[in-house]
Amino acid sequence: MTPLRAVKGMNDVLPDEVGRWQRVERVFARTVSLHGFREVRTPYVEPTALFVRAIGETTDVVEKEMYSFEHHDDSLTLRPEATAGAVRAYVEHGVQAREPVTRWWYAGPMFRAERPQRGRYRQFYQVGAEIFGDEGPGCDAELIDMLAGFLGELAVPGVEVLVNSLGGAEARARYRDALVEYLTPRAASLSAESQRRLQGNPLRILDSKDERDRTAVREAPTLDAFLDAGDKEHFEKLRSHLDALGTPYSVDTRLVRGLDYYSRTLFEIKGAHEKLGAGSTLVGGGRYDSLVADLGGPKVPAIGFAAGLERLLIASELQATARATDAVVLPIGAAAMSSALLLARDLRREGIRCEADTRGGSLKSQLRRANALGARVVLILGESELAEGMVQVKDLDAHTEERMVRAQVPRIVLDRLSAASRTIDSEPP
RNA sequence: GUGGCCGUAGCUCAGCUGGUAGAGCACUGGAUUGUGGCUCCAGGUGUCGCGGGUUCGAACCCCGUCGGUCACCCCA
Repeated sequence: MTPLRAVKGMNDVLPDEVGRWQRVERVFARTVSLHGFREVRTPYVEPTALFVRAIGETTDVVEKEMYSFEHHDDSLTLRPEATAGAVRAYVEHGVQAREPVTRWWYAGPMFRAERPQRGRYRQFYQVGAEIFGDEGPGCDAELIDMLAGFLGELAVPGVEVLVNSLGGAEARARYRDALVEYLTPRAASLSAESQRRLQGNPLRILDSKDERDRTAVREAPTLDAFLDAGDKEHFEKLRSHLDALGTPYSVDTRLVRGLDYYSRTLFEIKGAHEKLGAGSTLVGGGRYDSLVADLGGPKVPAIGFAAGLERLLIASELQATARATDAVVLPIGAAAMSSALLLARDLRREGIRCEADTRGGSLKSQLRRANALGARVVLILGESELAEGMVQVKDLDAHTEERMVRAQVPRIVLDRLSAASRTIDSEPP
């Protein structure tokens, strides 16, 4: 019988690694809550039509990367990103009627049927946030600065912030026409893929890595010339806010991104290429001022971003070092087992992470195991201790040992541990 | 979807020009009666990814297949 395996591109995260995941998630949750964001949880499955309408029919995500399936008469899709669902929920619950500005954050798995490679999986995890009802550019700058700070806290080296402005819908349409007009006579010199894009999604030719496309695009008209006065002012203000905040960034006029809903502000944050390989984009985001209305809601401007957890974990130099346990109770001899279980329970009631060595065996082997577990304190319960109502308390770090009255043990152990700041609550953020 | 590389114990890998397999780590027990981390001793497992071919004989050569990985495309 062939053993069952995890689905390609969908990975287990074993407990040894989960510590780092939790650490990144905690830092993120703290960061966004300091900025007034509240968590929202939306379904992993949405109507297929939501993504087609929000992300765009001609995008790669919609054309070939969605996990879609039919169920009775519904076409459903595992979410490839979370903004569409958040906007759907925002509209569905009429949130704009209750509050002028809404700040939401989320974390969870996304699904895209791509060929897996480093930092890119079919089930992957994102943290992200959305602001509804603020047309910026102050909050645009706030978000970018917040993310720069977040990556700093995660000890991510080589951070690079790229910004661009796509303009509003009209400016984008004008530019699109001009670009098609410029490229059509040169179509023969484009890559096959870009020749196809010329019809459906010409803007994406701009950030192609193909040499032929880069050459063809070099002298092409640039987007900034097509921005209207409002777009320009928005972008200028964003830049001056970022300058005032001292957040380093660079303008990349070829930055386009693959989702159709963006308008005006667009940004991307990259980490060190040596670590991340081809998938060096850590965060992608931008403004989507017409998406809420496009999905049947009111005219509410919005901006958001998403960051890839796996990539943050590759890039971050933070280590997880929390101990699994504070104390271990060692029963010596079968007669001591139930007393050990009881003592362990009493310790837990003080908030001490504690386990009893339920496998038994010699004192030596139990001590070895306790040491391997990273326990600070070991409580020995043998024949003589049981007879006298005492416990032998051994501090593995301090190499000290002392016999004490059983009833006092939980308190004393707690004091010892908090003096060494080793309890659950003292873990790093 | 396309291409490169790889596939030997739980993990990291060794195995010379073909003679059916090893190390380190990890794990478990022990080094005189109840005391860890260091050291020493002992212990186990492999359908050598799978299937076929060549050969007296294949982990090693050939073909196929599956899996992994990296890159392209695109993205987080």
